[in-house]
Amino acid sequence: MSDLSAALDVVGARWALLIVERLLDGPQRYGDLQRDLGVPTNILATRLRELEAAGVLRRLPLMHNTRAYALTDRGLALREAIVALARWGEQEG
Amino acid sequence: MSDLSAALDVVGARWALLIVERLLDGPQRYGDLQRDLGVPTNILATRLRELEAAGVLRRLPLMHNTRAYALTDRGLALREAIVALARWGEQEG
DNA sequence: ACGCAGCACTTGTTTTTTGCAAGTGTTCGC
DNA sequence: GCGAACACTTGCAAAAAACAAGTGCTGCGT
Repeated sequence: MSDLSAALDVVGARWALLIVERLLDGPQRYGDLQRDLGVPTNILATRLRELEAAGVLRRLPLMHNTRAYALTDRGLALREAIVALARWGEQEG
Repeated sequence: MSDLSAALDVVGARWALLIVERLLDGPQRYGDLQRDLGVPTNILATRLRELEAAGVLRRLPLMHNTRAYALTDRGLALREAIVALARWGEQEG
């Protein structure tokens, strides 16, 4: 299995990179991600679980029953790949 | 819709980036892609059609009933993003 | 102290995508 | 003119994603 397919096994699922991109701006709460991205709530819950298990992000307990999702170092390391893809997408095709 | 999601609309489907990565080494025939990547043949046919429609690659007629798939300039421009993702995947998680 | 609103999800159900297996048409070398 | 290779297509099952509705907390206002 190539390095690329190893990466795609972690962040290749639908919405995964968009979630990580959103977290590059700093920790976000569940409801913020949901509203900003328009991702279905069950998919969001699944992705956050997978990305946490993969060590890309972690839950931060906030006050009372709220928490935030923040990128780990491994998650932050995706910045270059995300920027490169976004720049590619920005060129009209 | 963000630049990133525009990019993912084109190359976010399963196998798409792996196909493009393989073509970064030069034009390849259908059967080569199939054998090298292990991608199901109907998915390969679908992706090649989509990527051609998106201007990422083009069909080159070869001799008799064979043809090759080659990246366009737009397809080649994905190299940086693919390299960045592959480097990320290569770091152990 | 009771109802209501917000947060972070879960639980069905339907639709879409993917994967597997087998088959089709064309061309070429023998 | 026959078998094999190439480039696909077709039909069907399994998996993933999307849609809709509901659940369990907490905290605030009255």
